[in-house]
Amino acid sequence: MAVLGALSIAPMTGYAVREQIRETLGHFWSESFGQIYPALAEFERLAMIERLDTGDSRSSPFAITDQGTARLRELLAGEPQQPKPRNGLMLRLFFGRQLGPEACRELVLSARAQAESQLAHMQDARNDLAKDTDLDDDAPYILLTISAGEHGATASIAWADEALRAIESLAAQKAQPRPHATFTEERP
Amino acid sequence: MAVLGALSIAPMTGYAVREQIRETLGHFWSESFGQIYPALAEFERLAMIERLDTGDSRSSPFAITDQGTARLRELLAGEPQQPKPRNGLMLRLFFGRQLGPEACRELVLSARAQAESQLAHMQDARNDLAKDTDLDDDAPYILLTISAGEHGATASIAWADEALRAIESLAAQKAQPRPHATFTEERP
DNA sequence: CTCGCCATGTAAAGGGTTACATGATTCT
DNA sequence: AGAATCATGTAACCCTTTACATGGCGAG
Repeated sequence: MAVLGALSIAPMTGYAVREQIRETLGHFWSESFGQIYPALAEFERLAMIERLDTGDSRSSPFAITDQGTARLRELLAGEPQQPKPRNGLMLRLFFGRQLGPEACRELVLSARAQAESQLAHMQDARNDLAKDTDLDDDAPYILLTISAGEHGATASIAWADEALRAIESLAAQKAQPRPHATFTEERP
Repeated sequence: MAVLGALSIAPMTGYAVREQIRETLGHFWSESFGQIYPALAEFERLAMIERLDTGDSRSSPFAITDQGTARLRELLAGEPQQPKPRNGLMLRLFFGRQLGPEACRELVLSARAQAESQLAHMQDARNDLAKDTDLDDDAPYILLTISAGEHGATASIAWADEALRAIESLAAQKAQPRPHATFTEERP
């Protein structure tokens, strides 16, 4: 789906397909050469894509055919099955007691930094999209995904800040565990 | 890591490990029997866990040993590598032009419903956690993950609402495409 | 008694990444 | 000339899920 989709935006080589997916879909999707080249071969066999004959010797990009577009629409129309979640950060925090507050703090800080960088990347993408007039037709849809990235990153940052406060109060509590609270309470 | 972590909270059978992971970590992690039982066998071989001898014939839960706890800490301390993202919803929206506004609207609506249900689930988890006094030590850390789930779900809902407005204006624009704009402009 | 759940496993198949091999072209 | 990048592939390996096989036990 990703490969056909990439070719539906512009003809390109397999190498370029991967670059495009990395650059524009990097936060939502990824494909490796081991997937892309066999897929291209299969699609060509099924006449869903065809090699363009440019005068250029070194590059012969693929273009999507009508059959390919039809197949892409079919695939897009299928139910999106979300893969089993595997969030290493959350797994570690869940068992954070074994790790201790300091290590957890590091984890959250690093997650915050990542979210911050994702946010910046999304804003770059927004600017690039505005400039690229070739993408006018796709732009409204691509904007939806950029907006999702922004919302997600912003939420991560807000969560991280909240979590950092919680962890600090946790560490403080541990270092100085309610000095004689029960005793003072018992004093009349 | 997930299996040792589960056993670090309480001794339980392999079956129960899976139930626990599904119920409490479901939004962040998942394991199948095909992973859990071989892992348990290996851990037992390495003396990281041991079978408890309850009088009960049908259930002999595993308990984590000191070596197991040490290994768990080692694993938790490792860098969390986030897996390659695979977000079917975003992939579809990115190529949404091929799908059309209506289908995209359905996708976003369904995502919104999912986020709504996740939010409810997180609030349940919060309540359950407050009740369960066995988890007092782990609770502060578990709360971090619950909070992350809430932030994420809330962000998804906000994004979905924004996206729905964008899609509607897109559909309206398509249905009624600027009637004769260029002609009227050219008239003196 | 039978159905469904608890419980334990295993083998096959699928999906995917990594690493390697190869060569042309372009840049320095 | 040498390094980096573009470009295409492939094979091994790894992780994981799925499906099946098996059996004890409790409830209706």
